[in-house]
Amino acid sequence: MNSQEHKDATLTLPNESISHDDGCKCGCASHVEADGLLECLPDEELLYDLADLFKVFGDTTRIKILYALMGQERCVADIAELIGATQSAVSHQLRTLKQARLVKFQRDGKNVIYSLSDDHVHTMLAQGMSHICE
Amino acid sequence: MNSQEHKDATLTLPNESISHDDGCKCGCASHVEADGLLECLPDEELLYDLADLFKVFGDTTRIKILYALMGQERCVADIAELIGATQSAVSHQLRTLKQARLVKFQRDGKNVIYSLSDDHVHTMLAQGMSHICE
DNA sequence: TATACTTATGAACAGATGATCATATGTTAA
DNA sequence: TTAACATATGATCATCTGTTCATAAGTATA
Repeated sequence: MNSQEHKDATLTLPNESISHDDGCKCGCASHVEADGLLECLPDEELLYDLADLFKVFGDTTRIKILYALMGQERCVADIAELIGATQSAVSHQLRTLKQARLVKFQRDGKNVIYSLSDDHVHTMLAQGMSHICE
Repeated sequence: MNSQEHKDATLTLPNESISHDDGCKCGCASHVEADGLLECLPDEELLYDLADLFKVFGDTTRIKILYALMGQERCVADIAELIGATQSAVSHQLRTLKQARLVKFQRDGKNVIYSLSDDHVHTMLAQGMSHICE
């Protein structure tokens, strides 16, 4: 999930790697418009951030936590019991979810109460579900 | 991404692991409604499928491929050149995208032309972007 | 058929990931 | 302050993932 390393990525930017003015190796018809769309590709860093966001959703434990928090804020121990995971595992994953700004939290005495940070979570999960179930 | 192993997962179902009729260890107020929401949690296998779908979006190479195919079908070589990846890497990732039913393809002579399979891709990526950019 | 070209695939390897265990940090009450 | 409880975190480890390299498979043309 190393979002921090984005700037260190050595991946070549599409913009820099393309130079087929002298004719593309590929004979397919779509080639001609390549340069046109090229302008529309989001830049490298944004794509990394996007991938990182999806990575966060790409784990069952985290998905379960998000579902557990739908319409209901909960403390760590409750989440753990509800989804059948250890307190440690849940805490580790909550950290990831926090960093992705998908959950927020507030202290309540000894407990820390987590909740979904906004409606994006609902929408994202729903969109994913609809793809699976179609 | 081993979608195939879903059935082998040894994770306990939430339904089986919860049994706090005798009082929850946690003192937080949210606990009381736990059993209520429990009924609403999608079942284990569906959650695995959902996580797997998001995993597919959780890689920069695959995201780039999807963007490259937006509004424009392309052959493998073109995609590779456009996003600055090797033919092999692209082909491997296209396989993953195919399995997730995010892209479709058709042969055109020596070439294989790939395109997005439906509008879910647009919507998912847009939703992700909007979370990042908010 | 032989050759060139495009794509797909298997093996191997390095790096990333998630769970666990032990323990630290933070909070409340005695 | 001490004890008990709730959560966070660091280290370790097994597993998963994505790329690369070599090469197979499929297609068109000479």
